[in-house]
Amino acid sequence: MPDPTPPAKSHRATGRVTLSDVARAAGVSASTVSRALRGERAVDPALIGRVRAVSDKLGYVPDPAARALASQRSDHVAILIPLLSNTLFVDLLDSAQKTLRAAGYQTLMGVTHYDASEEEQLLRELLLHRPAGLLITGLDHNTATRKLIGHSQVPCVHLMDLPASDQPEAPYCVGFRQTDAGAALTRHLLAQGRRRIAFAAVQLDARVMQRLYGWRLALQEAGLYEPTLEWLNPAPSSLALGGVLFEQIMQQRPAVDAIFFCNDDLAQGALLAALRLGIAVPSRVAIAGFNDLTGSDQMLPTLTTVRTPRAQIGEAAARMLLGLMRGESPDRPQLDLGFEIVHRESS
Amino acid sequence: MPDPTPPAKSHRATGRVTLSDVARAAGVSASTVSRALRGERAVDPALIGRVRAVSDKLGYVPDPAARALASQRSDHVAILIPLLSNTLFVDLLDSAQKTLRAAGYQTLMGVTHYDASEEEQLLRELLLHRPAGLLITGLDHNTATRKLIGHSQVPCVHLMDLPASDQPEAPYCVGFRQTDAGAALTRHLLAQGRRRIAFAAVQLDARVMQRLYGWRLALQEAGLYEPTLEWLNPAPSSLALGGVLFEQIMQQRPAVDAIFFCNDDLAQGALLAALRLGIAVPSRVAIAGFNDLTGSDQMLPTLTTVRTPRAQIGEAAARMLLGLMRGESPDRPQLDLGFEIVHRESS
DNA sequence: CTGAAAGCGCTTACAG
DNA sequence: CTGAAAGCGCTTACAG
Repeated sequence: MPDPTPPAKSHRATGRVTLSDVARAAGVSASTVSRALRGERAVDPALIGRVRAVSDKLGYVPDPAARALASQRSDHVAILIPLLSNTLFVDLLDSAQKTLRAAGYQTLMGVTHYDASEEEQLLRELLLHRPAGLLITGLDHNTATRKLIGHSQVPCVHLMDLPASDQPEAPYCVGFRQTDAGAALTRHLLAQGRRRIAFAAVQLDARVMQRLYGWRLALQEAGLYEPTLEWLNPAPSSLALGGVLFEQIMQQRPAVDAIFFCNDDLAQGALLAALRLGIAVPSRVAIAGFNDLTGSDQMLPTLTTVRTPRAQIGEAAARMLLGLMRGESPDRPQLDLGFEIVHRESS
Repeated sequence: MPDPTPPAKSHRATGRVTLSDVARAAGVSASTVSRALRGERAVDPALIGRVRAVSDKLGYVPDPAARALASQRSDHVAILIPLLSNTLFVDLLDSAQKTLRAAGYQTLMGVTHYDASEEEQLLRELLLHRPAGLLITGLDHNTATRKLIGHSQVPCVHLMDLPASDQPEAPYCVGFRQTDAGAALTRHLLAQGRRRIAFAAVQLDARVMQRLYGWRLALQEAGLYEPTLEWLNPAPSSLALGGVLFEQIMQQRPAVDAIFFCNDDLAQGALLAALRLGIAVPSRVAIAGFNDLTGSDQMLPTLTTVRTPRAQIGEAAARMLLGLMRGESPDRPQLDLGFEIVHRESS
């Protein structure tokens, strides 16, 4: 009995067009197709044209899992943010994700809830996928997290914050100086003639605390610093909490003539509470926020705040990461995108 | 010359603890470890205990890429939402993502920008990763998208919407009846004595249009339907646009005694515009929104709206999907999570 | 510049 | 219930 001819199958059992299919059709080896398609130099330009044409005709698309397994590197980029309920971070996610996708990367998102150990656990899980790169919010991480990042060898860019200028071996980051922004807004209020400026901080994460330091700095410069004007509350930020804090402050410190809220949602809540209570803003008390979130320009009165370039930060960080993943080193490892005081009716 | 003994390496070159490491240490085959760890039945209970212990001791974690390549199925779940700038969808994403992660799945997010062909393209890209499951917003997709979903064989649950009850072969979905919700809110306004109720619609996606139909239905029932009370605008939803629409409506149709905005952000903007213009709400005109977004309970006056169970939808859809991925079929393939009229001061 | 071969770390029929 | 072997679809030294 003659050997039965094995059935000629052009594709594998999965029905997928594979690298070998392209190689066969183009009359070259799989290795060459692999190199040609990835634009590796040291491939005959003529060949790379032919291979690409055949690949397109067959509708070949590389299998991400196979590529990841073989190269020990996936087409995922992991991004860690504290919360999804603060539009600030959603903006960051949105712009970073858009930039990364355009470059062919998939975004793997992790939400840390401002919890250092949850961040660590999340990072461990994400690192299992051997991401090609990592985007992480802030510079304040626990030791284990920092070690994980270091040992992983995965390129990493930090978002939103910049290290103190005297720090050696600073990590890659894109952001702005939170302390400076806090001080600048406080100076703006001083320039408007305010003298008893309260600071209302919630959540109390690292960046909020830096804004607080900025506020202290500016008031100390002016000889107007007073510790009892600090209102610290670890609860998460919200409009409702802003209203509550506003009422507390006005009741307990009636001499206050301005309040700097660490985030716009608090300030918006305060503005609404002021309307409800019939407290005139800014004549009786000025109100200012931070981040220039949606709606701040619609409030009554419109809200003075600090515009932070979060969409630009997300995009610039993604670009820096893309460069690092290509093995390039960025012109500026710490990229300062600045901020802008937005003077509106509430101050 | 004797054969040189090959260097005994306990781990592979990648430094990773692999399945074979566990197999060797446990004195069983790799296949058995694979089966034991995945809780496949038909494994000696004694063995599975031993294997699990060894695996834990070595700190073994399966490589997702290898698993995906071998099994043709990854531990990714893809989720497609229209926008990240509407907190509605962020809530959906947040709750779904949380539920999926707890079950060991990574979320791959895609943003379609309400664009059918962008949705299609995104789905194509995501499907390359052979996701274990798919979550997609709405029931309105183009033919190519529907085919992609069908051919992919990937379990899929639709979010937010439910099919018309008479539809055969309905897809899996978790949501509520948008039309009913639109009608219910309109009836609420009628019950408050309103007679000339305008409907302000923006974005004009499928779900907004259904709310519009609900509004029409309720007004037709009451014999009060009038086409000129429909305000349709394809622009994206925002507070600012809500203010603009409010002003337009009040100017051009001063007899209107209530406005139903298709989303809360519009209604919030209208409320702020009313304050600015000195138009009394609700005495002069009632205002209502949809979704009960952040801040609606803080406005002045507080906003009447429809509370939609988006966090529950995200979680329930993720749970249904998890079941489908296990091969189970859900009790209810179409899960109606309802809605709730929230009567506040603005009506 | 190109190819043959090994290998990435799993899963899964196929036997037993 | 368990194991040996093939295979998933790529990449990457290693030769030439």
